[in-house]
Amino acid sequence: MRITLKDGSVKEYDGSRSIIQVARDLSEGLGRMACVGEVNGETMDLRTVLSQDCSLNILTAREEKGLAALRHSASHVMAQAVKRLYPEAKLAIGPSIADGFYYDIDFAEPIAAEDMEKIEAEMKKIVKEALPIERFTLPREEAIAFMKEKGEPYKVELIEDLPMGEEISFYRQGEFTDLCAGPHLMSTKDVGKAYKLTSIAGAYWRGDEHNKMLTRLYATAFSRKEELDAYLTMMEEAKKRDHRKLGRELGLFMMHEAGPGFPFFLPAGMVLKNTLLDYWREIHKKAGYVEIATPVILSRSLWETSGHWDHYKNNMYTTLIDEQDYAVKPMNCPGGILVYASEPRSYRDLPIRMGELGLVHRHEKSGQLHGLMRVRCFTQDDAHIFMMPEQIKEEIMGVAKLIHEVYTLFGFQYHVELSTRPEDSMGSDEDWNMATEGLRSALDELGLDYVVNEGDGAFYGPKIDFHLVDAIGRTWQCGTIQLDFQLPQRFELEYIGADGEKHRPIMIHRVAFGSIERFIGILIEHFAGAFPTWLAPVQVKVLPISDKFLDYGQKVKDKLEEAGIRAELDVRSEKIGYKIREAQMKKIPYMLVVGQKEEEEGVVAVRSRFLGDEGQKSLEDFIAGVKAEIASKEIRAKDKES
RNA sequence: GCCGAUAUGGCUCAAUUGGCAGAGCAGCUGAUUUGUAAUCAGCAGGUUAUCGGUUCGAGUCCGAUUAUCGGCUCCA
Repeated sequence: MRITLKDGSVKEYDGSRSIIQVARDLSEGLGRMACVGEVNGETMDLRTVLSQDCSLNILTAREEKGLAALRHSASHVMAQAVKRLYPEAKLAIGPSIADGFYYDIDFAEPIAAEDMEKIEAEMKKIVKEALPIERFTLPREEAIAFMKEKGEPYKVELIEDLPMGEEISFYRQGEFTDLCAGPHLMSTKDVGKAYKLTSIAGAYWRGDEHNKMLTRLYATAFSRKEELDAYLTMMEEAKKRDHRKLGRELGLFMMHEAGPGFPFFLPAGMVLKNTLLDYWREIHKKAGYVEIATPVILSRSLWETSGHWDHYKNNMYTTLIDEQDYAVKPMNCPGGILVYASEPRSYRDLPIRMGELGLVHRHEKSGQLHGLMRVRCFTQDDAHIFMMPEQIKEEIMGVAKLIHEVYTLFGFQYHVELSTRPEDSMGSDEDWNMATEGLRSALDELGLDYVVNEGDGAFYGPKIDFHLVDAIGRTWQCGTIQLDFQLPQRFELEYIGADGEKHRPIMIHRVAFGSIERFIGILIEHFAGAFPTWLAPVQVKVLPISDKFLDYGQKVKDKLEEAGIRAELDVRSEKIGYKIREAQMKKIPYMLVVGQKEEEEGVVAVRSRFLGDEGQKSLEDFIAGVKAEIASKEIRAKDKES
């Protein structure tokens, strides 16, 4: 599809991108769903626009700033409404965010969903009152006194943390005044009507779990009602591709109260998982990896050596057997290290790239479980690379390339973060600098964009994280590359150098998928369950018109299976429309309708899930086409669903 | 773990103020033999998440527990 933007530029999209991906791409940096289209002067939601290939009204940078101001002002209006309804409520912070805005408030009594309507109604009044929004400043001490008098302890704390010597700015609208850097609209009237409270949540004051939990009111606002409606529609659509819903509908996985956080893979999900693992093995073999498997349960002394017993025990499943403590592994590294250390290593052997599809268990706190995205037991597509210092950069680049290759194959967009030395860390400055520079220069050389998280690395080394996006815009860390000096030391790993002396290797921990479970979750949402043919649990479904053609259907199915294609035969005495409907809902890539005509001519009538009836083909041609599609891992999907 | 909400058949949802637990889809049986997104009829399916309390009587009210959902914190 072609999309003409407001500034005259044109963007082209092929059918492999879902509407949500297109929306995200178009509105990059603007707030995720901030685009709305126009058709013949009428504003329409993005879905309609894209189906008609017409022009899109994308926010310009200036409008984007305006949108932030609008939302920020809307957040003040919301706070004002709250103070009118609940005078004893204490205000914390209320910024604008990508999708709208929120305000953190310390309510005396918990508030419920019904209260949201009351607050919205009060906001409506405030907008109608058309209160002018005025900025003024106060010297620091006066500002603190002002907020103390108003009984706003959180605001006082905020002001106390502002840099010394600066005038503190406030914004006033009617009886309401808030500490704020601005900018804002001119009047509460300008907030308009296109806002909505979306949810109530809890949030720690200053994001610190030791602090009090406040109530966070989430809301969103747009300059036009159509944009708000488009956004709300988009969110509704996105929920339909929730991997938990699709996982059940497509028979991929299930959860059970008997094992909270421990996913059960169902037959179809297992086919998907195994196909991914086959692919993983193929590319890793090509990239010079060997594969190992290490035990799931190992003794306490090992975990003491690795440091996990001291630092990670709260998340580990432990058990006492024959008066000996054991732990179920939360990470694969100690196992991999034991393999490295099991024989003398020479510099000629390095780098050793040792892969392991390791099943790890971590006791995550109950509140953080989330479908397949956050579980207590998952398979890491782990690998540990043991190498010499001078090999760091090249190895990092190799891993980053591999991860890029994987994500690109699936059509994912991702972002990269580089995390540097935290305050509480081990090792010399020299090691840290070398490692961090190794990571940085590898990223630079590959031309990957990344953000730097100062001080966010692991205590044993800096790391690169790769983040993927789910259906409603949440991002999940998947791939990581972590440098580690710590474990080689703790385990006294060594290799014999060219000089005949013992040296200590450096180690990389890395995952590409991250966790297979999380990756599958992302994959389900990305394709809305309509997987590319190479991944689809059932690739072809044979649908006989009636029982009379079961024999021919069986022959067709046998031929497909002989060719290595995953095929099923629908043997029920149902009408063809019914069989098609069910195959469509299972999002099976190809349906082969076979009846009298097909049997007589020895052909098949091909129907694809996105394009519908594609007419008759000889079975040989069809098989050749599907085999080629599978081999190329092509994303043929015309994603009509989303 | 924290804040808030939710929990009725496999799934989606009903059940006035506390008064006989119901429907559609899926499943099973039978009939139908069908040409590109739902053929008809019948049958079966429930200790209303669990435990306790209030009441003549609880799906409904109260308490605890468990799980789930939206966030926060943490993380692959």
